[in-house]
Amino acid sequence: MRGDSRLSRMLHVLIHLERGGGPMTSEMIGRMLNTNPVVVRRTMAGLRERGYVQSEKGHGGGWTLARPLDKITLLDVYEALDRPELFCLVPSSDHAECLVEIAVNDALDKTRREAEELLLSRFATIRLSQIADDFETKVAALAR
Amino acid sequence: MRGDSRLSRMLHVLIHLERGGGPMTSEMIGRMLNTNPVVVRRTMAGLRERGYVQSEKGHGGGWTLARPLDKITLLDVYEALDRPELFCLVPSSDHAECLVEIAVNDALDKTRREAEELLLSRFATIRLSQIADDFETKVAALAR
DNA sequence: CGATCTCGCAACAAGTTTTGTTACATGTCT
DNA sequence: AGACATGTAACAAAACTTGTTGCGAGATCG
Repeated sequence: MRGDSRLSRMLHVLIHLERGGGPMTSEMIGRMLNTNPVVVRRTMAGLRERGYVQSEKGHGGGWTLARPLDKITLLDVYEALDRPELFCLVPSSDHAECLVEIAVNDALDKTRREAEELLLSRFATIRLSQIADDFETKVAALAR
Repeated sequence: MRGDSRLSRMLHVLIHLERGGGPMTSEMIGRMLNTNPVVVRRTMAGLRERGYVQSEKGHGGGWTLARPLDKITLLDVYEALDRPELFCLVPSSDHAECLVEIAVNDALDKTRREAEELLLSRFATIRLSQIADDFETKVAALAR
């Protein structure tokens, strides 16, 4: 499996949490994501620590939203996952003292930082409620 | 080893090729990159196919630039490496039929495409000769 | 012409990272 | 008490990239 789909998966879960009637157990979520409950708990731990979801033990327990989707941005979720790497292309560090290598990495880093700034600033403006609304629109279009 | 440093490494090599007097063997390049000759040949094969470098066998053989650095852009090298993945964050495909998942992936894809366009358009404007010039500037600064 | 050098390529080994799994402890509800 | 459900640590498995070995072919030198 190449690439990190945790961000996408967590958004998926959060929107389902809002729509579903009650708490979802890790096992239900695991089935939804084609994975297993422990992986779900592991991944969602960061969201719990930051107060976006909460988890309850025992009968009727499971995961619930701890704040409405319009109070959570894509950036929030990204950070709750501990800011995973955005880019696959990384600088080489074969001969850190080589000035050619330094010049190359400076050039690459400059464009990387630009792209990172663009991505994160976009993330900050996107609320999960907007994505949920997009979903509603799709459903309405299908119903017609 | 996480991440792909081939782009950085190939830029490094190309600039050294221009500066070095004659051809560089895969073994010399391998020592420079802290890797071995086969990996060098494997990685540089794409550059040869596109005519940015050429390789000669036998005594005095090795790799040489096939065109000047101001005729090669960062995008050219990126494409010669078969356009490796730029982003680590990928869409999930757990339940391709789930409209929530589709809405999530659409949202992520939109920002991803923006960032990709930014990166590749920057790549297209950066000539390797510019990076080599940056290097010269660094050297001059040190010499003072 | 033979020796040496060098690349080309395929097949395999090793290493790394992520994900999946098992096991057990803790807390909660009926 | 018993059934649920999460929390966490330790371990196993899978996937992917890089590294390595081996052999073949072409080029140069003496």
